[in-house]
Amino acid sequence: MDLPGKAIHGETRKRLLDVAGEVFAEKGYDRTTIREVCRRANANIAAVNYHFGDKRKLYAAAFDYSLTCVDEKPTPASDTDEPAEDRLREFTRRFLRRLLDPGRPSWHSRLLAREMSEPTGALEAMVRREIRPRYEVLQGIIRELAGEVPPRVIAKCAASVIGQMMHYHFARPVLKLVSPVYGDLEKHVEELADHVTRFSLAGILAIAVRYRK
Amino acid sequence: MDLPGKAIHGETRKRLLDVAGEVFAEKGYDRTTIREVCRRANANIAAVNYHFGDKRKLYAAAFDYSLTCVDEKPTPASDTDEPAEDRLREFTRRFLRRLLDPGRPSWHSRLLAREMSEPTGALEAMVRREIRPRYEVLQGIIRELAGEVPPRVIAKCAASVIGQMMHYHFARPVLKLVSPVYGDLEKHVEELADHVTRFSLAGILAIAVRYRK
DNA sequence: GAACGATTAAAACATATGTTTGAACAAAGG
DNA sequence: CCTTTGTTCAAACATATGTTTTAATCGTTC
Repeated sequence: MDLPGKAIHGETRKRLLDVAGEVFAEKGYDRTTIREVCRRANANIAAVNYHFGDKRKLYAAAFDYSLTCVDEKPTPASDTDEPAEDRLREFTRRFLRRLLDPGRPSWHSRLLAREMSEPTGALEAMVRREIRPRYEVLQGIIRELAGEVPPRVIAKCAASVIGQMMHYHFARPVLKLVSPVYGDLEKHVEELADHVTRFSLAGILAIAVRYRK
Repeated sequence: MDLPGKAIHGETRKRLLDVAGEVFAEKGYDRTTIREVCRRANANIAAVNYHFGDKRKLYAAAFDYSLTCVDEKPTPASDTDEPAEDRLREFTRRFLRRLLDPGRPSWHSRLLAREMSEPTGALEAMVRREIRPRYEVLQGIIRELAGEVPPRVIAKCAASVIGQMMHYHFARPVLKLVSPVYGDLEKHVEELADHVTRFSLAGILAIAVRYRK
């Protein structure tokens, strides 16, 4: 059933997975119709129910699939050899690249971002497998920069770093309307990463001195 | 039907507006059903079409209504008497209060935030009437703090400030899962505002020195 | 209190969409 | 060739939901 001799007849299941992630990321769970997914995957409407059971299970599968797709080089930012500042820069660079770069496996992050604002239930698994690990890395970097401060303070700094970057994703349509300066974010990932890094570095240090002395 | 004696003749329109904004903010445009709005407003299903035409016009009306509801004391933060630092603190405090405080007129900000991630078309008017004005105020503050730097730099700093705060709204469910530290955000608005202010202040100054010298 | 316009109510209508069905079809093995 | 098993397809089904319709109701005016 699940592991048959082979996908004998066709590769419909895989095509569905690929397309589904893309569409779900683009339009959100509710606005995505099975019919559109199937059309874009050259599959029959019944294919979803045959291969996955129902729409929600398709979403779950696409989400899970998107998790396995990420080539997680274990985040070189965890090489504790380099100075924390460089690791922070590397962290933001990777984060923004994943978030803003268009193209194929990109819907993984967009799916993730969407789940944040409109949780469908896949959230918990996602937090466990995706978010918390990165969060730990970031916290490590911040802790090294800030020194001995309460965990709550570390957490707020982490939120400040992530928040700056997520904003470019969530508020993209607004940013474009509010000022022409924000056009073509994709082309300035490096510049944005640099800004976020410098901004945050100073922020973290400023917060730290309040709690250390 | 539900509340017989009450339901004064002619108040339905207002009740619909009140409830609609709340529900739209809570569930988003798609997930909101006319039937639920009407039920919660003690109105008949046909009331929406009678008073507003259709669902989209109801949304537009609720949105517009939410804009007029805001008691816009013209943001004391624009009293250019006070030092920029205090005005930044006042700005973030107000912003976060509006964003996180529960209770009635709060759905105004949540509606706004939702329109950011799932634009329905009301976005343009919103940007013009709501976002850009605040954005100008913030930019003024930042410009005063940073001195003579390119507009693009000001814009990125503004995005950093807003992003930090919006994050607490968008990622609330995730933050709760990722660390217990983030429970009960509503109760710590002042603390968060203080954090964002200090963090941003340092960030802005750090960015500024790169471009001034 | 009768008449009239504005409002509300209950039911019907139309459509979109997730889901199911049963037949057709392809590949593999006997 | 026939059967079996997994897959695809077109059509039907069920339900949710936005919209419309038609009659009843309320408030006002004469």
